[in-house]
Amino acid sequence: MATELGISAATVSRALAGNARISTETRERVQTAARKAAYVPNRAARALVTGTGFGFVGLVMSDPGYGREHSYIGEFVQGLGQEFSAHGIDLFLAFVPQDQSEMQVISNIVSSRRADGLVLGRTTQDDPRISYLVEQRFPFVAHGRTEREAVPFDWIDTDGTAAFGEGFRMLYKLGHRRFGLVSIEEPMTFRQHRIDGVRAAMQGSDASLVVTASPRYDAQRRDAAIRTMLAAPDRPTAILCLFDSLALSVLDIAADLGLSVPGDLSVLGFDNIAPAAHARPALSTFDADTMASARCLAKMLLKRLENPGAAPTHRLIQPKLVLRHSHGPAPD
Amino acid sequence: MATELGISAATVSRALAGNARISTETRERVQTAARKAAYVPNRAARALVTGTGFGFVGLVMSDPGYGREHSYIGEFVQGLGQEFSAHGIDLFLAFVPQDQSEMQVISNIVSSRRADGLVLGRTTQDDPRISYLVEQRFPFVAHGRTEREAVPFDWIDTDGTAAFGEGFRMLYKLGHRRFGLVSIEEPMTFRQHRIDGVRAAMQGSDASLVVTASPRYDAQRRDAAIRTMLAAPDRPTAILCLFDSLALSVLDIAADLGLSVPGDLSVLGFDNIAPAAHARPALSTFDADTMASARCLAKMLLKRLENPGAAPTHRLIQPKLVLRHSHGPAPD
DNA sequence: TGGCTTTGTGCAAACGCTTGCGCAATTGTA
DNA sequence: TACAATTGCGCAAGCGTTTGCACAAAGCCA
Repeated sequence: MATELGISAATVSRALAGNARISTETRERVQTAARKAAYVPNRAARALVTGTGFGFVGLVMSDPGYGREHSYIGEFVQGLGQEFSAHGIDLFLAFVPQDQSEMQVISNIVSSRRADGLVLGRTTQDDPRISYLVEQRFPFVAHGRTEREAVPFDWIDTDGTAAFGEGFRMLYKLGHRRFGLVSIEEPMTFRQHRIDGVRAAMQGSDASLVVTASPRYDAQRRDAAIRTMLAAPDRPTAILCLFDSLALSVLDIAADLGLSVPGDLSVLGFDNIAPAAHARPALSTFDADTMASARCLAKMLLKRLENPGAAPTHRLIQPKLVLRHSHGPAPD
Repeated sequence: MATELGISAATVSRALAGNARISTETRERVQTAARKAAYVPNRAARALVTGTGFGFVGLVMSDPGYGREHSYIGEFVQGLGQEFSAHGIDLFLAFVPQDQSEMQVISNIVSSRRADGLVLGRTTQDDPRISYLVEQRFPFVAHGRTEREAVPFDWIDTDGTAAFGEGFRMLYKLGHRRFGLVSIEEPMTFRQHRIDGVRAAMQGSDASLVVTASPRYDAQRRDAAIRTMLAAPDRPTAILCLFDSLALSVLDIAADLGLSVPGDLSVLGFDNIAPAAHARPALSTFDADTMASARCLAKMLLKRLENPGAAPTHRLIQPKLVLRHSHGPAPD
């Protein structure tokens, strides 16, 4: 500590904090001294006395499929990290070990005060994490809503309802009438929104819809479900997929079955992950600009940390349809 | 704190630490009390007195291309995170802002003692980060070697030399004689190793090699360079790419030029990123099991933290060739 | 039984900051 | 000029641990 330029530690602290009664002369003296001594205040000491954290926020990573397929997480993390690091905050990844529940991990973080705030990945319906964190008055933001919860919190979400409605209408205009929807079993909020989008859009039309769902990370059951759908005699001519990795499987299985895409089958994904552009045919999908969402989410949390009492804010992102080559007019 | 069961804080501390002279009776009393009070020691206080960090290790993320294309980073992070979190350590991502150098970020971390240790991504030749950290006696491990450095440190690397030698020989056996190598301009150690692998393998053979390089994240110049290579009259019939994203570009450009892969052109990548499997033709490439490497790297750092004085350890991973459909016999 | 070692526990200092309070110097007001 | 208000700074307490040291109790050996 730079007490050794004739002034007390208290003054140094205040000069660097910048909010207290300090003569401008002293302040500048301290600041230049600190700069050239490369002085970095000890976070432990600061945290101890203020009762705050160390300048870390956590991203809870319970997603076992984080690895290969889900490159969207990469962008998400990058967006968050860039924004936080610009504000002197570090982002840490709170992985959930197999032998622990996500709630255990979260409550451990809360009670150890390891993090100043938390970012929650995709929400589920009736998400217990949210009620817990609200109750604990712990600062957090979530990627995804939960209408069921009465409690208010900060979130950002992509408008899957609008997107899937738009996707349906586009395909309908192309002449498609038999639709398929490849979904998952888990009660994620985004699943419901996206399905709702399709159902709402097909309201009153002469289109039919068959939905298939499998556990989120069970590739085998997923492929079996898709295969069943594509092998049926009255198979759909247009398939909407909850997200891109499902769509890529559809593409693979269609090729395997000798179905031409987009000749026999139109396929639409969601997320615009990296492989989507390189698939053959290149996948038509929705891009929600994950990185921008992440940055926005980070800003929200930053604001929340500054002002814990403020009213929660929300934001709904409109994904953009990126037209590639996996869709076309209905056959016949 | 559970001082309120009649004993001193010192005793509680020792009972939980488990290494000191404590009667088994007291120890158990403390432990059960701590467990049911969900007591978590204050990390700030502990860090302050012990002079250690808060139980965080940092992964320095300077890679601007972290996002979409480089899904290998996702696996890397996941591997590290799983291993660390099993040991009560959290992984944080130290992003390097545009207006700062990686060295600034690292030295800031070191002096603020924000991290207990550091993981360095792909190394360059004469990597200044390494000499700095060694000099500071700061615990770290690196993904990649640097032969130039005399100083010893813990690293793990993939044997690109062996892999590219193997790749060359396989293609040579398939009749290819005119080879291309798509490289980058940056002096990463892995670049040199991989190029060396090809050169060593073609030693004394009748094969020719043309190398092209472009800045790592400049898609435009990369594509131009590849296009030039493929449009040349005596273009190569077999192309080795330093990593998969380059190979995917080659595939795209070949298609654009009307070259059939693998009919006219064989293409080999490296990394086995997600899009590789979904490309058409599916990309033949090398898989180095990034996640396993990451876990191993995490274990190394954990050991280093336990025993800072131990002799450094290394490990060289042999990548496995995954044969898909982007390679075949030479044309003619 | 007396001294010596071992064992279990508490006391208190220290870690490096932040912050309430008090005091001196300065400035403002009548 | 006298007194109040304001400004700038230091003093010291305290944040929740860890750990060296002291000390009492218990165990050991002769």
